[in-house]
Amino acid sequence: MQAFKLYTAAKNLQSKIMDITSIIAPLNDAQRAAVTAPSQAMLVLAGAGSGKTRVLVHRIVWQIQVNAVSPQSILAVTFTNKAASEMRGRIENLLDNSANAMWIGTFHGIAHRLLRRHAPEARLPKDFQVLDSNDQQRLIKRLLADLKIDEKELPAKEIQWFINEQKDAGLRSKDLVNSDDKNTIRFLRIYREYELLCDRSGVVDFAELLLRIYELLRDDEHLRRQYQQRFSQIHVDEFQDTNHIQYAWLTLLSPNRDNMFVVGDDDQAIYGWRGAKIENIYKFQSEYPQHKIVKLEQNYRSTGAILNVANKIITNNKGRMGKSLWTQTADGEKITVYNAYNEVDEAKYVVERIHNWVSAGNKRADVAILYRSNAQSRQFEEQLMLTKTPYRVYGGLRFFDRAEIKNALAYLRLLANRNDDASFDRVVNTPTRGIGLKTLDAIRELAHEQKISLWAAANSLIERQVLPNRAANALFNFVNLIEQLERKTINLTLGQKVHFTIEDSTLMAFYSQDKVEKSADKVDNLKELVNAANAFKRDNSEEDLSELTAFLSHAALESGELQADEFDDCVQLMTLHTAKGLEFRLVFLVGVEEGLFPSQQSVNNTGRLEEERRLCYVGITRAMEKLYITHAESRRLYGRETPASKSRFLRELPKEFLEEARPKSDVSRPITAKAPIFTTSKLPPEIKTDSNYQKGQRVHHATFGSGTISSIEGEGTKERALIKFRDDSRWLMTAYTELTVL
DNA sequence: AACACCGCGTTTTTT
DNA sequence: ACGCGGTGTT
Repeated sequence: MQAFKLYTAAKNLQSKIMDITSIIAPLNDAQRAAVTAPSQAMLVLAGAGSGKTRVLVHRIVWQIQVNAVSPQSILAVTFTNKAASEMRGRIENLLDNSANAMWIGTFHGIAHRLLRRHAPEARLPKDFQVLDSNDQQRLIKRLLADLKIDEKELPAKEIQWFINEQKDAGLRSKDLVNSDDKNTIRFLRIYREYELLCDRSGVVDFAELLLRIYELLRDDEHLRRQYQQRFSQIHVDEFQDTNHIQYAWLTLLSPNRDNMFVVGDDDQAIYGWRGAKIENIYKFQSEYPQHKIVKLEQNYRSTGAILNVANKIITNNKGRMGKSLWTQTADGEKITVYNAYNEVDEAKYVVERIHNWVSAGNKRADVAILYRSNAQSRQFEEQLMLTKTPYRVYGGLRFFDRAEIKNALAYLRLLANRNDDASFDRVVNTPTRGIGLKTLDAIRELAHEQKISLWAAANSLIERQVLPNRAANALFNFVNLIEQLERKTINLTLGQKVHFTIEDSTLMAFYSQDKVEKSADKVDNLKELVNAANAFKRDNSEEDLSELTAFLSHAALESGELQADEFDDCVQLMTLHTAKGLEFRLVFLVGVEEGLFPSQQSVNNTGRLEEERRLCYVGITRAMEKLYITHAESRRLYGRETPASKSRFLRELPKEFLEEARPKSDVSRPITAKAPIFTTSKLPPEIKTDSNYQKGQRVHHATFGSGTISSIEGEGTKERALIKFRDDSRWLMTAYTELTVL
């Protein structure tokens, strides 16, 4: 026995040595310093492409294999489910073992898990449900109607924003002092009513998950101690994106402040507008005096040219923590800047480059078109469609956000919890079953008066027989439908439950009676929901939950996970925000114009402008091999042709790494009001056979003012001139531009 | 209950 | 331009 023990110990030791090599060998000096640092307050400033996730993953494995930290003691928090599952996958890979025992998840996911475990202590019903922001808004709308508040005066959106902002700051309605301002008083009243309504319905919104768990840990010393002891190593990804309440609950979990390993990049903080506090990085340093900082500055992603340009632009921001990326890679190709006539020309140019790229044997999936706002995708989609190029636009409606899916889920939620007013409201008359506004008003009135749920109010109205016959029947049918459904499916599997729900609710029949083409998709989506339910497995941590409750929480918290087509070879179209964390060999940064990027709303505010600049930095650093930046002279915006000028960000880039794209010889004619319409002749008449302009001439333009022609090319309708105006040089089509020779 | 019309706003997004 | 939500019509 003794010998056996010794043998295994030796074997463990040997494998440990091998593991250590595999943990630290692939790291550079800075990364290794971070990974092997003793347990303490650690701040890793990780530049774009510097191996941030790698450091987190290796750090966790290091703690387990070298410092014998129990996997149960590991907490790792991210912002997206995608980041969490990637981290888990990579840890499992390196460990060659399951990481199930570790708590790796999003802030919301982990808060949710804790609340499930301690629902009674948090004064929540065991089967509480999670409201997504859509549900939240509907609930607020209903509340406003109940309170007889005109939505035109106080839009639900504003209320929602206010409530979430308070919760993110850790404030309950009772913590807010009543002010004299009439509007503030109203906001507070609605906030209070909203809290009551949520409690009564047994639902929590996203912000509530965080606030609730924060309060629980703050007020329950026993629980706090328990989790402080349990999570001996706390890891945080994208620390620059944490908000007040997230920081606060991290602090509760790490009282001695010697076990927090946070990774972030102040230069990539682009979510200030939704409450992220970049200051948390500074706060961390002042509140954790013993902290250690490691900067990861070697970039493994981009060429020298791309990195130089990125470094340069970000130096225009003040108050940075200071980081400068470098690479061993050669400079590579210069950044190509294309000055398009308009958004159509811009799209054509980009799609042409993509075709060249694909013709050279490269993959479409390695190409990304990045823009500031979603509306810009259209032109590119049109050109891609025209040339039959497969593409994928990110950021559309997600599976669990679709109306037909939300309807089905609302039925399921009502099955799980009759007090869920938001769900009752959603499906009581969907599909229509003759329950009209009058009946609904009566239900709401009674519910509001007696402070009971809509479900209870509906039943009360039926019992007391105060409704007109037709309405009473319709309402009874609905109530009966839910009760029957529950009885019928109580012992069936989750998949069968979902199946019978969409059948018996007549949702399936409703979408099947195909009136519009789109309803075929909806039928498919409903079927897909049954599939998803069949495939669904509870986490180990959710074993004492009903499968249905677990499934519904999953739908609210991980609504984006069900996305197909990931494996097709498609050009990727997305906003700059969506692109954060991703990389592509070939990147087109498009629409780089004043008013678009930076956006108009940001130009008068230094803080916002700097956030836009960080966004630009994020965009540039997505590119591995080659970056194109495009901007247009004129762009159709809100249905209006608007002149545009190149973005200040473009001017901030170092010229030595830029090259102007050669203008195309066969220029696309901009469609302007000035363009003559030919009805009789098929051939467009030559407007000018000989050029009216020449180099060096002074000309005047109505919008751009006076300038000098610095070059001319093309003939007739295709002639264009490069004119140097006061602020800017731009190519103009002489045939379609009103120019006065001075 | 289904459809037409009008007025309005219009960056970014995850959970 | 375009889509959404609210209002009015059939």
